[in-house]
Amino acid sequence: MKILINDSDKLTNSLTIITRRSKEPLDKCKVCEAPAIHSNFGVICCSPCKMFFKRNAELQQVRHFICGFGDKCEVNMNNRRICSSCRLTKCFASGMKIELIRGSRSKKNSKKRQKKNTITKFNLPTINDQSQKSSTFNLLQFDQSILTIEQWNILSYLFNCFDEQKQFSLINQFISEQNSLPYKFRFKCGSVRQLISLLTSKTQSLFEKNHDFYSLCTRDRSILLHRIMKYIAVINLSYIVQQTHIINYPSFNKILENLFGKTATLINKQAFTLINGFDVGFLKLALTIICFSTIDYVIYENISGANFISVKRIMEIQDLYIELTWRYLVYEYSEQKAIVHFSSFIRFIFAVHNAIILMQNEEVFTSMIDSTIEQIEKTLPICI
Amino acid sequence: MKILINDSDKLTNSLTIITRRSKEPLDKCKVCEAPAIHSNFGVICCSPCKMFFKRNAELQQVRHFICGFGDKCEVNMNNRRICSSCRLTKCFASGMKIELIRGSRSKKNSKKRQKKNTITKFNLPTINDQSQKSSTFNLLQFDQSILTIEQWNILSYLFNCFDEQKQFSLINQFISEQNSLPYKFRFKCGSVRQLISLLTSKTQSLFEKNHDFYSLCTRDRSILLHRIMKYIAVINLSYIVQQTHIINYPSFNKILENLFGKTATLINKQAFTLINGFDVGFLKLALTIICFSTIDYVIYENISGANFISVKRIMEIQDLYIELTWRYLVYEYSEQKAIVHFSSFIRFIFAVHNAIILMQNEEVFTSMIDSTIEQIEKTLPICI
DNA sequence: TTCCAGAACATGTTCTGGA
DNA sequence: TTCCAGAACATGTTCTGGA
Repeated sequence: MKILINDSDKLTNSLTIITRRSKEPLDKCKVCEAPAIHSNFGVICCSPCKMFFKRNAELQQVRHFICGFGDKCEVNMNNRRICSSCRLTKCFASGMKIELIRGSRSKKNSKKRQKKNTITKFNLPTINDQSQKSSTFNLLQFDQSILTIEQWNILSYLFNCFDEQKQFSLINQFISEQNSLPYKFRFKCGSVRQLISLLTSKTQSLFEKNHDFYSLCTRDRSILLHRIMKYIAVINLSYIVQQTHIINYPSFNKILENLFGKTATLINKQAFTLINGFDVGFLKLALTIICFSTIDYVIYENISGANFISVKRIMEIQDLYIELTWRYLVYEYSEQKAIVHFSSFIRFIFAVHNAIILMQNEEVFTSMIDSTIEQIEKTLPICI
Repeated sequence: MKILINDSDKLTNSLTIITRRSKEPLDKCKVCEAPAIHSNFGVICCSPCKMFFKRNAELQQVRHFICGFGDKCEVNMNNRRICSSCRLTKCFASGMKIELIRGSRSKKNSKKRQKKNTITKFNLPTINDQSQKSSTFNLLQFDQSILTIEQWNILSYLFNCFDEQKQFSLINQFISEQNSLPYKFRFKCGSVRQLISLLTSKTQSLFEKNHDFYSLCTRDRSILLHRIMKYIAVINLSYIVQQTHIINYPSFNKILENLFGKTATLINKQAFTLINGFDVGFLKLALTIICFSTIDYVIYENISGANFISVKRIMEIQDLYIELTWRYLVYEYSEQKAIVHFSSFIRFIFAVHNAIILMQNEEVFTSMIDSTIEQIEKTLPICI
């Protein structure tokens, strides 16, 4: 009887035996990279992903998963359950076929559906345009040491405070409505103005869902709102109209220029080139940082000169968010690139700042800001 | 606006904020050490363990989980779902209370149950006697690099080829039957012999469930069986009678001596002191290695001198198992102790070998071995 | 308001059976 | 015999509501 083995070909032996015995390693799941043996629904994948696809692929139209991280989640064995939206997308992308689900309605209806798709063609270049995407968004890789799990949790929670998807669909809806109108009735000033107000009101969730904002006293919240709402509104609007490409409609762009001033609109456009390559996660963090920013240079100001009751608390929160953002950037882009990006972010804020100075006399702008602030203050519970 | 922070009190800030926000780290689950917030069923534990306990605690009597690894599994966040038996045991051990499950029948029946327990007292010292246990059995810690996950899988699969629990309960059943008889009818030679045959036949699963044994050609399987069955039978029997303490019944011990010879029985007892501190996992591996052992010294042999068709294949399997066992020992006992244990194992085999030489003329022994071999050969499918 | 048992939902694993 | 869709079962997560 042999006692001990150390040479490497013994390992080969054991490996072949393993393979034979339990159909073990063979292949990787095309969705999450877990070990996989079989092909399921047309693609080699693990059985969790198989069942996930089976359970969700057909419901896609009905429950429509939404990604909270900009549709760029990496999907692997450890994080696959965190973002169902990206997981399902990857299932389809890897070639899994809904038709192979037994009793699949898609089998029968696939022809009907094709017809329906050919009708829906009034959309602009979509917001999922691949060329717009930044480098892979690795938010869900918990195994990186730059951020603790708790920090990832906060990040994820902050990302959920801002729902760009909702605004994207508002824009799409607006465009399809406009396209259904006779040509000369499209993109009228009033409807565009209404749309912009609606989009701006959607930034409310940045405050409403943010526990830290919530935790401030009423007075401090009010001062903050009055100082920063214009930044938030401008950045939000610029981001949404550029991501959805609605800005490329000449008539739409012209109305914007009329409403807010030609130069301001241009400056804003240029400002956005500074953070063009950034992902939506970074944008959300930038917005959140600005929510707790105490900048106060602009002349237009309802309660200018008012002092915060607890500026220390605001600074603490701001510090926390800046640290998170910084770590996030380092994590995502390597240290050097992170520095470049962060400084671009600072320059971006100054550029927006300049645009706001130009816009502060436009009634359309100020009244929109004021009404949004009023709305938010009404909604937030009073803090004693 | 501050840009970057590096000093450590900022981290403290963020930590307090985290705590406030999401009730995060606070405590550890007393069962699996995952982060935990609340107390559930009387013990601070995570919600998976809470639900696990809720779902299984009351069913304990009905479905009775069985541990395949000797009831010594460590339970942690990563392995908790592998062994339900040890997980549930740990739930109870950590203090989780079945009475706190709403609508728990145990609440109502707890008095009745206590009564029932006082009646069931005819058993011997139990097989779960703590003093018999070896050091903690860490089989389920996948994070150790000594064994790959594939190797752990094989280990676990090999462990399942031998069911000592079944034999333990056969012994317990036997003892309670004997205890219910009038004193002078207890532990008669015939019934003990029957029991021993039954126990020996239970070793069949070592071959029947082992794919590698299965994979050999019929002739090689037959030669192996004839050579090793006596070793397997003796080791199995010695292990079972000592673990269950039935060997401490003077009348039982005396019958054994009568059946197999006084010296052989004594040698066997002594042999077992060599591997006394070993866990059941090691014993299972030892048995498995012996199944593929080509030792052929004993005179009593039906087909002595026969040659294997593929001795190379047998050696390969043996190598694999020895490597596994070796790694397992290193993993469990540190390298130095592993060496001591492995050499004890070799000495143990030689001691058993000596006992077998003494027993080869005992008709009871040889006929039991022969009939077991015959039984196994009948059951195994023929290989071409 | 906080605690925590449980419901409802989501995900993962193992086994079966038809092609 | 092998492949693989699905059933049945097991486990994990999130939210609700009563004390």
